[in-house]
Amino acid sequence: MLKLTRKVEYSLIALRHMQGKSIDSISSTKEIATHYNIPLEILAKTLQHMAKENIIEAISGPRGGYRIKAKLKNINLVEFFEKVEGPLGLSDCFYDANCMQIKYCNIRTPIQRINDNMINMFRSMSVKDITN
Amino acid sequence: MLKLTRKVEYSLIALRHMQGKSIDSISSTKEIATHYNIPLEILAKTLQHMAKENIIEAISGPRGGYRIKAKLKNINLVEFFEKVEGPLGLSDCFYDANCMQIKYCNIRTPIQRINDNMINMFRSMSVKDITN
DNA sequence: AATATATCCGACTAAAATTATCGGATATAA
DNA sequence: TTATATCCGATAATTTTAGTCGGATATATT
Repeated sequence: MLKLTRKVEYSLIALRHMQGKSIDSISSTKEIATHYNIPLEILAKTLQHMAKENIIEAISGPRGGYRIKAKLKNINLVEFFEKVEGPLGLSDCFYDANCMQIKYCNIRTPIQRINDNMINMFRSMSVKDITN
Repeated sequence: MLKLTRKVEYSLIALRHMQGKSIDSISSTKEIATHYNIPLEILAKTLQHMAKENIIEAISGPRGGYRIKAKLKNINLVEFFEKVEGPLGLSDCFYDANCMQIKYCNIRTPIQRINDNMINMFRSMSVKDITN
């Protein structure tokens, strides 16, 4: 429990890789996949997803690939995680009320407090803090 | 991602339930399961596990059940999560080096920083903070 | 002593989430 | 025209989490 998914990890690895090169330089999926030992197809999806979210932009055709589009400094980790993985929360009940226990649950409020702490911590860091 | 497991949630629900009663009072698995709409057998395992970890103690026989044994104030959330669920960490590589990427990984250190923040936050809260 | 009710515990099954693969389309530089 | 790249839906495999089953032991009550 309390783990990042590979999708998030691969996204961060790719961003950091691109961040380390000159601003206009293009990185292909294959280049990143082989460099970091990541399954090509998975990384491809991950990068496509980030492109849709306007974090990076795609250049197609041969010698194509991706480069960073957004200001990573302006994307905090909550925004980033939610763009890549969807809603965030220690328990589903914080974004989806469909829980059998909810009516009798005696720990919702206390867990909400921990949840808030966690969210605040992630909100206080930008993607650039990670990729720099 | 970043979710608590049911096992942790059920444990906290049970502890809070017991905490709300007088100190010597005994709660049976069935009592808690029906009250909070939790599958009996799962809760049974969860409680047995906590008993093994000396968080609660078991009284067997009819009119048996469990009651709190440890000082919940002295158990922080990292200890608690690890007793109930095992090792904690945003990525496996923080407690298990068996990762194909680790040799080339470019995000281990930055993620370690987030991880440390998270651990510190959990360490600063006791189980009693939740169950009170 | 018999009975009913509780914990105890290993083996197993099911469901859900995550991770990975496949097939074929479109775009474009050389 | 060709080779190399992104694009994208469908599906398969794997891992993790959740839940079930069967039968054992312990003990208060009658």
